[in-house]
Amino acid sequence: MKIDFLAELQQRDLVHQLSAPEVAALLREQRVTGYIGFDPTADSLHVGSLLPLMTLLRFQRAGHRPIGLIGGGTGLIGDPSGRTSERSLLDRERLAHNLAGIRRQVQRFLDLSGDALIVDNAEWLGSLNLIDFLRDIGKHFSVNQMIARDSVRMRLETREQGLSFTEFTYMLLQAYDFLALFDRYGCRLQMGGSDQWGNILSGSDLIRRLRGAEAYGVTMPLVTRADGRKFGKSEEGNVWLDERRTSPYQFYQFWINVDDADVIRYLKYFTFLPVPEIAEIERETAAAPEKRTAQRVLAEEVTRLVHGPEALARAVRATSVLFRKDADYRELTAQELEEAFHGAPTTILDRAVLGTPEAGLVAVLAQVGLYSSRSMARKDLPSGAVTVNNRPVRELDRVLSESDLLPGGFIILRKGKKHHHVLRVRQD
RNA sequence: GGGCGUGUGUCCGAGUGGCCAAAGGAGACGGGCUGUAAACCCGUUGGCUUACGCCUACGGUGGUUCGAAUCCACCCGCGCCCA
Repeated sequence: MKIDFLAELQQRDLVHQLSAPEVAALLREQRVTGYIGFDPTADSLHVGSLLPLMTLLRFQRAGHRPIGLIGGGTGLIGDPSGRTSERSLLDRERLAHNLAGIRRQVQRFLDLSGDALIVDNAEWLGSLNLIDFLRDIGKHFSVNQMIARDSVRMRLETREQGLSFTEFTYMLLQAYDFLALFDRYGCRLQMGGSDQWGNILSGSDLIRRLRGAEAYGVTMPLVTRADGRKFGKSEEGNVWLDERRTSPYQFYQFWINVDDADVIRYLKYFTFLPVPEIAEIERETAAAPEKRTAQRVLAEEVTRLVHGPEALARAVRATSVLFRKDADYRELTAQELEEAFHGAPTTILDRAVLGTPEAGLVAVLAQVGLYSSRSMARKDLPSGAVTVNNRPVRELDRVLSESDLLPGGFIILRKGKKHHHVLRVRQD
């Protein structure tokens, strides 16, 4: 093997649990087929799924054979793991849409030129016969064990939330997936987040009982934040990999804003930078935290991986303009403005409304969504929270006019430190 | 199917006839300090309004009442127990 996969994971603190110590030797000595499943709960993955995805990439880079499994079958059921309440079922149309989106993304990351695969578990779950399934598979599961599972017990113990039979069954389906992949592709390793531990073990147990063979599991730690908040959320909500949901600029900003206490860990998790290099960055950042070297490297690496070098360049350029305190936007050319604000939320404005009550700043702020209502905007204005073209405006009766236009017909609104909105005046 | 319980603002959660746009907390947003950090401090947090004020809100519908988040009826969701 080119690289010792497991050692690599361990160096990066990416191993949470290991089903059996002999996996280490197996992965060193043989080329192994392994899989990670992705649930189609939305039409895009978000940064939370980035860790499993990266792990699958590392697995491939280490010379092994990866399988990306997308849950077209299990997606119809819903995984209760790590959830405090019953899922609402996805309808089939929604699911098909989500599946296509997830498949497209996983495809982009994996190198499918060799024998790597992306498969949909609807292939085997879709045609399953209930009676056969209960006889062949269900017989090997003890309900006593199933209800002892953390994910199940939690739901049974909390008074308000129950667990439907449908979700209860989920673990059998995932176990069956592992078996199906073992039979079809000789898959002997399943990886996943730590919440998948139980599901993974169920699968390897099933393979042992039915095929008398060993199959293994490795889980990754849950990505946490030092301040206890949930990883992967920004003020706008989830941070997605799809640029239509989260622009490359916002994506870049998400990583730039990572807490000092988390950033080194994330470099290990989310980049391919060698560990010694990360250690070097750690030293630099500790010596001069205000430079935020670690955050910059992290944001660059991840944005390049997910959105490509051009999108990264745009995000970096936009950042350098937007966060330069003294920037006088009037000095920028139309081209520079265009570049800087590509990807920032934009609203088209009619030239005719400039100077009229319709172009009152309070009204515009609410209309473009920077504030949820006029009242909110009005309450914030006196504190100097809003800038027009990077100049603070405190007057409630301020009206946008021709004189606010920058080259190219732009007006740049900002709320607070980091919320920008571009007004583009239609030239006609 | 029967019995009991429960449903409040973004979330958690108090309120059990008027003093309730609804305590408290979390979150979020803004300001200060800073490094587009953390911690901390201050402010805001249903909508419209410069404001007096008006409107919309406590699962849904309908009722009782001068007046209902609060009482009644039915319905819906959820939970527990029984079957």
